[in-house]
Amino acid sequence: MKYSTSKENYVKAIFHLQEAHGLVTTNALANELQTRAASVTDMLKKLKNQKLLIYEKYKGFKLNQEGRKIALQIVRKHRLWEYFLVEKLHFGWDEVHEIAEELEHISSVALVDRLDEFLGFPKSDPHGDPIPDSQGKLIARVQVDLLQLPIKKSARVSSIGDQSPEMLELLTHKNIGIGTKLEVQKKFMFDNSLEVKLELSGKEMKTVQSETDGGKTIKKQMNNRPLVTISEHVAKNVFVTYEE
Amino acid sequence: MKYSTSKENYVKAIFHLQEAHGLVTTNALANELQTRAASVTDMLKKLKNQKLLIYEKYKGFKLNQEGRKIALQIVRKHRLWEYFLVEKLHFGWDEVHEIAEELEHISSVALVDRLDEFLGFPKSDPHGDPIPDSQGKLIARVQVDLLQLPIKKSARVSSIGDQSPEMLELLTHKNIGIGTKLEVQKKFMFDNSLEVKLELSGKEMKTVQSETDGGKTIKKQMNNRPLVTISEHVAKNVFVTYEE
DNA sequence: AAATATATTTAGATTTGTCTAAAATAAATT
DNA sequence: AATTTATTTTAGACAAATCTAAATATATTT
Repeated sequence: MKYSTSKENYVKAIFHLQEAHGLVTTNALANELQTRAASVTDMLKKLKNQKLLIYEKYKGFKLNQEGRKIALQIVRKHRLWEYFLVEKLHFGWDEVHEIAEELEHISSVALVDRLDEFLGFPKSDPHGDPIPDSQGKLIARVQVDLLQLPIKKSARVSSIGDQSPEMLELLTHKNIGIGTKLEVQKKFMFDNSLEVKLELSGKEMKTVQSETDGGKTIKKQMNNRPLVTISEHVAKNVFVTYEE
Repeated sequence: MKYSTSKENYVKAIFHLQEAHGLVTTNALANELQTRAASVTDMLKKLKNQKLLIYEKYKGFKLNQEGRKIALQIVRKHRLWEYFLVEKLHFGWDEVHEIAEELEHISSVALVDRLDEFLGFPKSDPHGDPIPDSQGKLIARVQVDLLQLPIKKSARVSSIGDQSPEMLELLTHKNIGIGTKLEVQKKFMFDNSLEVKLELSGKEMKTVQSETDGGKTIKKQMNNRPLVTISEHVAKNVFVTYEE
């Protein structure tokens, strides 16, 4: 079955909200999709009729098996296209979200599978989020945010919570990306800010950020201090994995 | 300005018809888009209001400068994506049209330009049709169809008129593709059929065709006779270029 | 030139997705 | 428990793109 772009966006948004909070509410979804609660209710009825949703009036809702399957296919497409944009077309990780929001609605299944193969079956997208396989299976990793990482424990950045361009620009400036190895040196109790030591590889030292600004491409040299300060707000949105 | 997918499809279809026949008629466009004449009239009014169209009731219509510019951008995207699908994802030339029909509506200008660069600024798509550059400039080549090609004159296939999967399957089977060198050996006056000698390169001899059939990929070995018979109908749709 | 046939446009309806304003329900507070 | 506040749903409207059926304009024939 084929679904409209709008329906796909609803399904995907419900998926992300239910992964984070279980049952989803009308207002939460309206906020996520930047639309009105009444519009959400309208669409919920359609999704329920199409048997993608478990929904009882006033009681919240979530995707059923079929809805989840569709959501995972959209997520798969979104993340594969992001990977393509960064790895093949050399966009910055803070530039790809909007474009992938369009590309994720291209319907051809053969296209997605060939793209996956062309890219070498990547396991995660440029923000570290796992890419579901062609069966919709998603490998979730154990990860904690920087506030919970024990002091002086070496860890590797695995994904980013808030992926707004502003957040990604900050991280890029401080030379933090997916795969960056780091250690928390000190926690300041006053404001929960952290002092973090980065173990920069040669490649990262040379990295520059590209930005398109009205058609022109601008290259910015990044900061490369090995010791950086991270606010509580940022730390909550940087997830890492570490041994044992 | 941004236009709906539907409007873009109208603009593109008008463009192709006016390139072939000058002024476009309501019925011709309805037929091209597989829709009703009344729907076409409705949309023509909108396109006229948006100043993309020269249109007077009952008198036919065509794109103005602005409309042509938009059409050329869509054509550019369509053909670049087709090139990507064939050259990078290894689809067959008869499998890419429908997918490109979706991809051509992705809006990001930066994406198209980077894709163009990634592909090495190709001049023509897998069917030999020229790809407009980022300014919308289109290089038209002098070409004739096989019926008009003088006998025993060596020529090279440059593009295909009717690009239906059926036509492309026939050509693939007979081992004719873009760039194939050939010579008409004999014309039969009775039915205007042609006997054509192919000069197959090593690469073409080995070529196999891939097809996706319910997810599985099937490889077919092609015919490789150096002498093939071509009907008038096919000959009218195979265009070639030749020296002097 | 009148009659007939074809092409095009208009009028009015339908579907999808959205909205505002009002009503209904649930949750929180006194 | 009653009242207030917040959330959710309904009712009714609107824009975009399409359709059918009827009306109008143009083209073709006799």
